[in-house]
Formats: sequence, C-alpha cells, structure tokens
Amino acid sequence: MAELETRERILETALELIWQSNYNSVGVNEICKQTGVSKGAFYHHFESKASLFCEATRYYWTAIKHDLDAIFSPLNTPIQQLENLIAFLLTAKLGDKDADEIHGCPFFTAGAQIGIDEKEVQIALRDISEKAIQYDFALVKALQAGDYLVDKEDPELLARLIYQFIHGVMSFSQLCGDTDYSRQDMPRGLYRLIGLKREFWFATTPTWKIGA
Amino acid sequence: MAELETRERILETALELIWQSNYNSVGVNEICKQTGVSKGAFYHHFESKASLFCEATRYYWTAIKHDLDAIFSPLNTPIQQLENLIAFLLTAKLGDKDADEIHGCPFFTAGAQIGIDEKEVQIALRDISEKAIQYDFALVKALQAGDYLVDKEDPELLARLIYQFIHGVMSFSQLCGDTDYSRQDMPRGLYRLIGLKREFWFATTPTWKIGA
DNA sequence: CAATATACATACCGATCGGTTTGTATGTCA
DNA sequence: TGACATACAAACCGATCGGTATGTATATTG
Repeated sequence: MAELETRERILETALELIWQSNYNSVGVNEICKQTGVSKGAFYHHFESKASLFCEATRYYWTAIKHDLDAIFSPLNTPIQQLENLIAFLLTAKLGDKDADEIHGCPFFTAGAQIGIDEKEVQIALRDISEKAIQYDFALVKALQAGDYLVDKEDPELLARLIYQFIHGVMSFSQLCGDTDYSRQDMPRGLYRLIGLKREFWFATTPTWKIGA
Repeated sequence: MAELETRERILETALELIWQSNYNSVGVNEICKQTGVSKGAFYHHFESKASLFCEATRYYWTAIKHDLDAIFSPLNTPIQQLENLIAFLLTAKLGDKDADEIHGCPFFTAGAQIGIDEKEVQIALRDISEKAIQYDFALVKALQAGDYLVDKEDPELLARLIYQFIHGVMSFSQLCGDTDYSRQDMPRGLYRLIGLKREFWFATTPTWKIGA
C-alpha cells in the first residue's frame, strides 16, 4: 500500500511540475526531490522519464474523466454543460489551492510544450487530446439538437475549433501571466466560435464545482 | 561583413531549430553545429543563449514586419487583408522550402514552449505578441468600419481572440503533425470568431505571397 | 612595419541530465 | 527461523548542458 501511495505521489508531483514549466526542463531529480523520494524509488516504479509522463497523462485522464462526465452529465442541459466546461477551464488546477495562477489543463498546455523528440510522449498527448475532443463533439451535437446555435456547422469541425481555441487561451494566459483576459476571453470566444445564440450567453450558473 | 553574416546565420539557424522543437531542448552546441560555426563564434556574437533568443525574436520581427505590412496594406480591402493573413499563416515557414510541415510562426509556437524560467525570454515573447495583436486590432476595426461583421463586438477583445485562436491552431497542428486540419480550421475558426458576414467567407484570393 | 582590435577555433570547465548499481530495511511465506 | 521478494536509499555513471579560457589568423590603424 505504501507502494501505491509513493507511485501516485510521484505521478501527481510530476504532472504538477511539468505543466508548470515543461517536460524538457523538469528533471527526474527535481521530481524526486519535490516528491520526497529517492531516485531509486523513482526507477523502481517507472522505467523511464518518458514512460512516467505517459502513465501520468493516463493517470490524470482517469482523474479528470470524473469531472468531465459530471460536467457533461445528461442531467445537465447543453447550456449548463457549456457553462460547466467554462467554469472548469477557468478554475481547474491540480486538486489543491484557492487562487490566482492558472497552470491550466495539461491536455491543453503540455501539448504545446513538448518538443518533436520523445515520440511516445507525443502519442500519449495526442491520444488524450482526441479523447477530450470527443467530449466537445458530443456537446456540439447536443447544442445543435437543442437548437441553441445560429447555424448548422459541421460538429466535428466545431469540436476541433473549440479544443484549439481553449488550447490557445490557456497558453496565452500562461505566457502573459494574466488570468483576467482568460476569464473574459474564454467564454466569449467559445460562444462566438460555436455560434451560440445570443439569448443563451452567460445564461446559467454552472452546476459543476471543483472536485465535486 | 563576415561578422554580420555569421551573426545572422546563427540567428536564423537558432530560430529554425528552436521552433521546430523547443527552447529548452535545443542546445548551443547544436545551433553552432548546424550553423557551421564554433562555440567561440557563438559567444563572440551573443552573451548567452537567452539573449540570443531575445535578439532572434527581434530579428524575426523585423523580417516578418515587412510581410505583415504588406498583408495589412491600406491598398487592400479589409477582406483581402484577412485572406492574406490566413494565407500567410498557412504557408509561412522560414523563408525556404516548398511543402508540407508547418512549424509555424514562432510568436505562436515558441510562447507555448517556453517555461516559466528565463524571464527575459518570456518578456521578449510577450512584447512580440503584443505587437502582433496590434495588427489584428487594426484589422478588426477596419472590418467593423466596412460593415463586414455581423455584430459590433469590442475590437480589442476580438483582436485577442484572433491571436489566441491562431496560437491554438498552430500548436495543435504541431502536436498532430497534420496540416490538413489547420488549413480547414484556420479560416473557418477566424470567420466565426470575428463574426464575418457569410457572403464574405472565402471571398477573395489573397494578394499576399511568400517573400513578396 | 609594429600595435592593436576583430573574428573566430579549440579545448576545457563545473553542473546537471537521465539512468544504473549496489546496499538494506521490511515485509511475506514455507 | 531461514529464504526470498518488495520498496526503497545512496552513490555513482557517461553524456551533455551552458559557458569560459586561451590561442590564432586576419584586418585595421598609427
């Protein structure tokens, strides 16, 4: 049981450190030091840094999937789902804390921070991106079915646009260190991209809360 | 004169290498080897790797500014300016070559690849981002003045949205290694974000060409 | 022509990288 | 109680990192 705990502690520390800066600039030593374990422990649980990150993304996906399923619960109206998504994006950090700095959802930030090298890492990120886009896809179809949108654009296209826009806003906020823009730009950009009818803009209060 | 040439060759090589992968994973040694100069030459011209990158961004900005001024020339209609921008984003590499891989505009990719460390690099990127957004801002105002848009959204907001969206698309295409999506998503996303009236979608052929 | 500055090349530095090896404390099981 | 596996800790490895120290060939200047 101590095994599992150490392993998960390493995974969480690694994720936190990596998407605060990036994959290349965070060393195994730092991960170990922050976690409070030795290098022997690290390589007892993971066979390489790359495979650690791959497992970490999968680990994070399982953690976040609960949030996503709650956000996009069929009990919520499509509009509520959208509002939930926005609230999630603007507040989601890693479990802890209360305030300022967005370091964002790793799906959206890490992808941009990875170099071309380390193929298996790139693949892991692509996989997780595709899964995330699936959620956007379902949301768009629901919005279309509910007649919330001003036009009938290809939902696959819209799902990609949503993902890419979110990705851009997240990266921008990290670059600028300013979250005020994000809080303003994220919802407005999404509404415009999706083509949400004006009467639904900021229509509801989110049903989703952190860690609920 | 040999001085200037060597210096510029290092700048160009560095930019190319860095935004093909990222700042942290490209070493000074590799930059030197690719440029075909020694490390002595490198540190004769630049006092550090970080300051090299800062100068490289400024260098690239002066190079790209000509393109941007041509793209947004007052001789072009606002629609032509927009189409030019899209053509530019989809074709711009670094001077050379003919085909496939987007490695994108460094303003949009490098920002995401930089870690939190190396403050001066971050500042250089932020500066260049702000300049780029100014062009978007002017474009939006021209489009509004010409009654090309379906609504009168805050032009500053739209300028940021444009920049962030472009940033996201560029990063996404790098992550996926697929440019087909970008070619489709870039214009459609921009049209929707901006709120361009439908009759102007894909209205003109760009007046801008690479290196013109 | 001597003196000096420029523009590099070569060799090297300590620090840090991802990863390995070895040792050991603590189980678990026969 | 002895045998073996698990879960680490500590020390160490070659490679590579950004950066420096030193040497030299060439151009410029007095």
